[in-house]
Amino acid sequence: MSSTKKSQDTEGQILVAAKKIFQKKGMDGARMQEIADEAGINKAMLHYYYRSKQLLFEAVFSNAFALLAPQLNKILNDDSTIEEKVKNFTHNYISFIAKHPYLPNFIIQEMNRNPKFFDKIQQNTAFPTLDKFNSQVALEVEQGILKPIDGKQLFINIISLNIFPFVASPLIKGFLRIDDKGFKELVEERKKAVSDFIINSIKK
Amino acid sequence: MSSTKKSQDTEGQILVAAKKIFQKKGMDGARMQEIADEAGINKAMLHYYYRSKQLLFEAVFSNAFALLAPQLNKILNDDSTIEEKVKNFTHNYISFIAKHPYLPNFIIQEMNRNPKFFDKIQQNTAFPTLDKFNSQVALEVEQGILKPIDGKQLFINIISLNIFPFVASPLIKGFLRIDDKGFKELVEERKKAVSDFIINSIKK
DNA sequence: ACATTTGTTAACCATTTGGTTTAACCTTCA
DNA sequence: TGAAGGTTAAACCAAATGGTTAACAAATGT
Repeated sequence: MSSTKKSQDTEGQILVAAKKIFQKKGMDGARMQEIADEAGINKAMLHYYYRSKQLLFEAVFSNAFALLAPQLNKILNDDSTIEEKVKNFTHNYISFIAKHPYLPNFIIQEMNRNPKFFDKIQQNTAFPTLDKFNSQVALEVEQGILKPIDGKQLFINIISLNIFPFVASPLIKGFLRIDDKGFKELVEERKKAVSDFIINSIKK
Repeated sequence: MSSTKKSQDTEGQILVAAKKIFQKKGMDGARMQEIADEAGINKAMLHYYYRSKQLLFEAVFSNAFALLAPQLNKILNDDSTIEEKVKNFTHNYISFIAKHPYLPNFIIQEMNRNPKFFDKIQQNTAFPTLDKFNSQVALEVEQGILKPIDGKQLFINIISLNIFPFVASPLIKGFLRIDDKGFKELVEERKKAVSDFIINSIKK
């Protein structure tokens, strides 16, 4: 009963294994054999299901990106106020990434390696835009709720403050001379610290 | 007259070429042959002067890191006020990186790939600490110059806001739908925007 | 029961890659 | 001038790597 079709299992196992290896080592650093070992199957299976390293990688990447996109959509396109958005996004995003620590670095690393591939993603995926967020910021500034600030810059600030510490975690651990446990605590504190920091800066 | 010893030239050319290739493609993506071609010399020369890919890479990495360290030292250890530090660092750092766009991503990428190697750097290099910055923040908070904030978190915020946009430039170009020129302008605006954003948040 | 498709493996292959060797080529200086 | 030692290139090598093949096993449909 527990076994669905064998094929389904294998294909899924490959994707899980590939995700793990690609996210840890990147496209160039990953080895097909290592992915096969991780999945506990023969290397030929990788090609049977995904044809090439490139296609397997793209499956993993799209998958990862699809996980991230909704998080961003929320801050860009839901109907709460900017202040609420900042609070929610900061809290949710940090919780989310704590569960997927390799994700941001993976996305950024591979995006830098091959910007053209990213262009492809951008067209295929329903890619979030800044339009609504921008006009919302402009409106709240006009209404005197926020101090004058450009929506684009605010958006960049928000994602910078939230994402960068994860991307640069080894650097931060180095500077602050903390270990994994200390880093976890730091990140936990940041859920409030980042939110306060941003609100302090923009709220009139 | 213009020619110093041939050897000096070659060794230097190799380092310049290796810097370019490694920073663009990372350790795993870079090929020794490609570096040799870039330097316009025979591949055997790379090994003659640097013995192995790993050692050549380490030379490039240390070199890059040594470029970045003084920038950070300034904000951590000079004698200006926090407000001045924020303003200066933001302005200087953005100008600096505009000239070395691959640098932050290179450092972060390779640091994630091999944290142990980073530990080595941390011991060899005179590695900046946060101690002075921390107590300075605490003092200015106590004096009522700054709103209450933790020095560590403030430090992370400052570097996040300054560095992240460069690390994630393809992502940002994607979201904002801008090209290289637009990105340059955006970064130019950020020299003031980031500084204002931080000061707004922490100044009482 | 049998044929056909689908899934899986071990062995194999061509190419790439980091690294080595060998021999030639300068430069220096006695 | 010619021996010595540093410098350079061409050819070479072994290992690793992405990908293929051919044969076999397991389902699946008739």
